Amino acid sequence: MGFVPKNPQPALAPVDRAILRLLAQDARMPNNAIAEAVGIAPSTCLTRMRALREHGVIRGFHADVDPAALGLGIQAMIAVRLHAHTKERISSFTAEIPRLPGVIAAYHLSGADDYLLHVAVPDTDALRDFVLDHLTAHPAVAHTETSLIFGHMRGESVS
Amino acid sequence: MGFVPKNPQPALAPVDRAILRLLAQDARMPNNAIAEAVGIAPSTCLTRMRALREHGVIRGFHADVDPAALGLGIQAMIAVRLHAHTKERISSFTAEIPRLPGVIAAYHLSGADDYLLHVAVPDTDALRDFVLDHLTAHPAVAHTETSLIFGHMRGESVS
DNA sequence: TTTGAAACTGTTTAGAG
DNA sequence: CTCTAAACAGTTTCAAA
Repeated sequence: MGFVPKNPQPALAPVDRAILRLLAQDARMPNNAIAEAVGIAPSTCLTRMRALREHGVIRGFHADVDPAALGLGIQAMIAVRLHAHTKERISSFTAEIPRLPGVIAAYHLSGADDYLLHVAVPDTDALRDFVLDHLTAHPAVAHTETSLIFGHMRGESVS
Repeated sequence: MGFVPKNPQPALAPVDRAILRLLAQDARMPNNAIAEAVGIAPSTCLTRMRALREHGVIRGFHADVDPAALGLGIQAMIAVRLHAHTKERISSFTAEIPRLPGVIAAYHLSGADDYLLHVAVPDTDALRDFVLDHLTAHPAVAHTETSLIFGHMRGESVS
């Protein structure tokens, strides 16, 4: 086994990994607190954090807002299958996805389904309207399958 | 239509929605900058932010770290089907999920598949090992189906 | 609930090793 | 690449409205 080569990374210093772990846990942790926790000076910590941002290791800092508090009490995963792939149609579809109202994330997948859409909507009526108006009606879409999300949990490792 | 009632929320002030929108975009935005942007005093902004946290509207602040930079170059969605539901077995499975190495998120779904696991691993060998060691080997698991993630995009609306 | 003002804490730059 | 130290900026408390 092992047909695909390993993926060695340009090497990330242990200090940087520690900084990332802390920021992934609490993105509003003050720079000097991070510095103290990882054992470097605040100015050094700032330099490293900036480098991590500039090199794309840190993509951004986001508040995790409960969709239900915004009136979006229903979440769903929608598997989307596209018609035999015309690149233009597909790219028009993919370009529209992140702008659709209620889309939390979209995943481009291998396998039978082409896309997986994570959406949050106010109620089941809105879910039906979302699928009918934005997916079924789209010329690139061949088939969709919607599953309600009963609950979800963040992993303790990455992201 | 409309068999399921709408989901009216306890009402969230427009100021709070504005604060949430800014923090979802940039969780490290300074309190006084948020205050100015939404047109309130920094002290008021602080009070409201604290209330949003305490009421669970804001669940946390997280850095979005590129898994590839951590040597996790492969991401996948794994659909998991469990055996006819013994509550104890299921809860033992769900309790273990977030602790599994490489799990970014887990979704409990309606429909044919019970769970959807979003994972990040170093290579395809690690993916195979993850499925074999943690899923196939588990007594509660009846079936799994793995799809590679070619790419993903965050929505512009919530979360 | 809101605020301004003061006290406090954290950030950032500059310069040297 | 790291640090100390100083200047600067942001956070937080508090008393008043």
